[in-house]
Amino acid sequence: MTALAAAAVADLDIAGQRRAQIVEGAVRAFADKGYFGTTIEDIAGQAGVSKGLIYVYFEDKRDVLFLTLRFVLETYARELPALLEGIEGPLERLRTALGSYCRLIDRYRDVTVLAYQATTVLPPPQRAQVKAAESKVNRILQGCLEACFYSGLMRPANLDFQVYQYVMFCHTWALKHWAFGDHYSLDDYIAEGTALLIEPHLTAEGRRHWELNNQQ
Amino acid sequence: MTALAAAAVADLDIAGQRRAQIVEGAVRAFADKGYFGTTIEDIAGQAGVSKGLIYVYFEDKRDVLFLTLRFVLETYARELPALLEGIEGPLERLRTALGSYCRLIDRYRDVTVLAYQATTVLPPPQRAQVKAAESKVNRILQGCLEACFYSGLMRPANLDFQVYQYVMFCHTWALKHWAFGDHYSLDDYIAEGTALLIEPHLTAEGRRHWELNNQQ
Amino acid sequence: MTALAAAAVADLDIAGQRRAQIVEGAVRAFADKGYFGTTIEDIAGQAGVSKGLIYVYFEDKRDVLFLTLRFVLETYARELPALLEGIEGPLERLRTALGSYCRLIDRYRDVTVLAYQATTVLPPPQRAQVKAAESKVNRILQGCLEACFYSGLMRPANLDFQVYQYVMFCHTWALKHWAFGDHYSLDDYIAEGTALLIEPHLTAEGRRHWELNNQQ
Amino acid sequence: MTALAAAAVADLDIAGQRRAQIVEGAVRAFADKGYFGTTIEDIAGQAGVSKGLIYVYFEDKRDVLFLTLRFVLETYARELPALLEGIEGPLERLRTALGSYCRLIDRYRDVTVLAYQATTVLPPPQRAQVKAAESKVNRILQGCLEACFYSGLMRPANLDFQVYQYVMFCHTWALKHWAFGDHYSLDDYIAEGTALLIEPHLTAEGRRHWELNNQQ
DNA sequence: AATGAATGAGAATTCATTCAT
DNA sequence: CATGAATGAATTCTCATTCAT
Repeated sequence: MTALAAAAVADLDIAGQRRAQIVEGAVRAFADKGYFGTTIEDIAGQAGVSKGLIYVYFEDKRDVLFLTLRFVLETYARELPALLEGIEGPLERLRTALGSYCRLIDRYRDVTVLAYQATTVLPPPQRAQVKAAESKVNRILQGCLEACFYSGLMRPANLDFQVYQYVMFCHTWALKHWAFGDHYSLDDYIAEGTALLIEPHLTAEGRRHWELNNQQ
Repeated sequence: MTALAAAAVADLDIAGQRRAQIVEGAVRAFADKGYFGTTIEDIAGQAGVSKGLIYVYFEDKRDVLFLTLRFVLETYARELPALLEGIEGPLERLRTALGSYCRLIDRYRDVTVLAYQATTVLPPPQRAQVKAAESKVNRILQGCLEACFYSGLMRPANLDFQVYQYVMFCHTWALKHWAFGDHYSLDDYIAEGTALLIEPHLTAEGRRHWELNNQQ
Repeated sequence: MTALAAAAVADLDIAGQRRAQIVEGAVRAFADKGYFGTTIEDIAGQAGVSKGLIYVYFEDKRDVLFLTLRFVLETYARELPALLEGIEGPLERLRTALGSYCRLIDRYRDVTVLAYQATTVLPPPQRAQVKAAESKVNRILQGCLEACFYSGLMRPANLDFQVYQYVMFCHTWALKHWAFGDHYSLDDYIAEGTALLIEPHLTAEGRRHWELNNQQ
Repeated sequence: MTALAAAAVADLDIAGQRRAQIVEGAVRAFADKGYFGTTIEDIAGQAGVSKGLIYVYFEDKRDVLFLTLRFVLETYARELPALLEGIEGPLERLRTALGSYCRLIDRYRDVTVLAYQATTVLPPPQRAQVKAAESKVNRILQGCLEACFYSGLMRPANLDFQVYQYVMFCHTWALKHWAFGDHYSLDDYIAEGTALLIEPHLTAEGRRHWELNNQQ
């Protein structure tokens, strides 16, 4: 590798680091005051950089939003599979997926709400990308559910709809936190959701498996 | 009625009419561009009045938002019971409630999304009122579901959670319209939701009733 | 007098009454919040009439200001001579004039300040009228002082300047009320002013008269 | 001095310079149209900066007023002692103080009027500061007058009142410039004021000193 | 690369004034 | 005469964005 190439890589790295640093600041700032209540200065302050620097690494404020949303959605898409790794059994995978997604959302609760609040300001191509990133996460759950159907552990139903039930259940932890947060812990929330969203759909076979696993 | 009293009533009427007219304009304007993208001038334009008049009938822009949200939530709370009137049988009432709520939301789809986007800008007391108005709607569904539990037609479960499943299912028609709107008609959406959210929870008794009604 | 003429007079009278009523309201409103802080609605409220009526009897807001200032200055110009009536002796007349002017100003303290605050918004011809009205009041004091000079009771000095000393002393009761109001009663203020502004200028003859009068 | 400290000083300097530049613009703008007739844009124009910059260095329009008034009052409080420096003899100091204050006021005639017009819009703490700054100037005159009393050159009288006579005499040059400006030069004004406000209060001793100095 | 001073377009809000009733 | 609903010009203030250093 030539010195120039090394420098280029280093530059990219530095650029990447800076971008990450700013996105982290944006996550905090947006979480605090929402997209419209946050100023570029707020983001700069939270990121520990100057206002001007943001415009070196981002097009404009919407671009910061876009990359913030993408960052969180990519985190979901990256970590959810990681958390499923090594888990065997379709039912066990589905229940883990549901719980893990809730836990991930809890980590970025405010940004998840942000996606509902501010996606509209994104230009169509970027809005499409956010939707695609969200769909990618959904497809992980979809895979788990499909496996349950396929293996005869759950009664087949409209896959899309049921997946969305699961997705919205997880999002609801963020969206309606004011309604649940005070009365239920995250663990309770997940437990109740599991009971409501998975159990009723088990086949006889599925129920046997379920009870076996719950005994452990 | 004295002339004075008549004038007072007329005044109230004019004020009420104007307020309604402006809220209607706001519904259109907010639907178009969201709360933050809408200017007072947009609202005035959509309502067919001047900028200044809005400040005669509303405190400020947030107040317009507040009354717009309240108007829609009150419409839900008023019409949902009306649509349930005369319907007998807990299951039939529950299914009607679910479908009717979806249809109502379809009518004010964008304002329903607005509630998720902009409620944060409301001052706490008004935010509380919006939540209360939303809860009031939820309680209608809750009553229907409770009756199904009580009459032994559905297997009892955590009432709060199951109600929220229903509520979020209806809201999802607005929130994720981009994902469903193209592939499903509203009727399909409701039918699929009914199949997914009610049927799996029926008792044997409930299933009999269900099939009887579906044959009609 | 024909019926028509009677009606015209009555009209004028009604008009005059209305104008007076509104000016009274304006005095209160301006005193409360100053010219720029007062809205036409405030004036209407204080006067107990509708906003629209003000524009029947006045050109615009500045015109209300103009007539308010003129009203107060005319009150001064009318009442000061009345209060001097029957008072004999140049010194006694001068001291009475000084004290009475202070008392009059105390009655319309805030409007007196208003003259200093807002005269600038008047169009030149009306500003000139206000100045003229003020000068008319000053000339009353001037006459008293001149008589003291002429009769040899006070040592002659620059008449204009000394009159302005007297005028400003009276105005200062309004302008610097925050500095004096708490420490001196109006009576004290007048007594101290008399001691400072008249006594040192007395001739030997004047002093004799002064002491005679003070003994009474 | 470290580079950082140097930068900090430079920053302060730039900020200080800008603030001064804007206050200078405000002095001109307010002098032209008064506080209420002046828009932020006017001030920006007079200062040669953009509208937005004013809000970087000042809270709001009232804050510009406050700092403008404070600037002028501080100028008075700074320059008046400087002009008295080296002047010996209580009487000579008093007469110099009176004349110098008039001359200073002449320099900022319109801002002096501004203080009478617009102080009311300041929030109480800032209004108090303006009063305090004014009192500080008054105390300089007070010291001079007190020395004259103490040294037996002037007949003692109510100190507060006599000081206020002097202060108001100086302010009157600004407040009633329409009445004096055309007929008297500033020098005449001062000379007449001296004759009226100091001479009559001299003791025999004082009069001897006075004549000695006037012969020079 | 990084800063932060400077800009100015844009928005909310106020209120004098008009005018139909 | 009297009202008060309606208007819109004018103003303050914010903040995304630029750019010289």
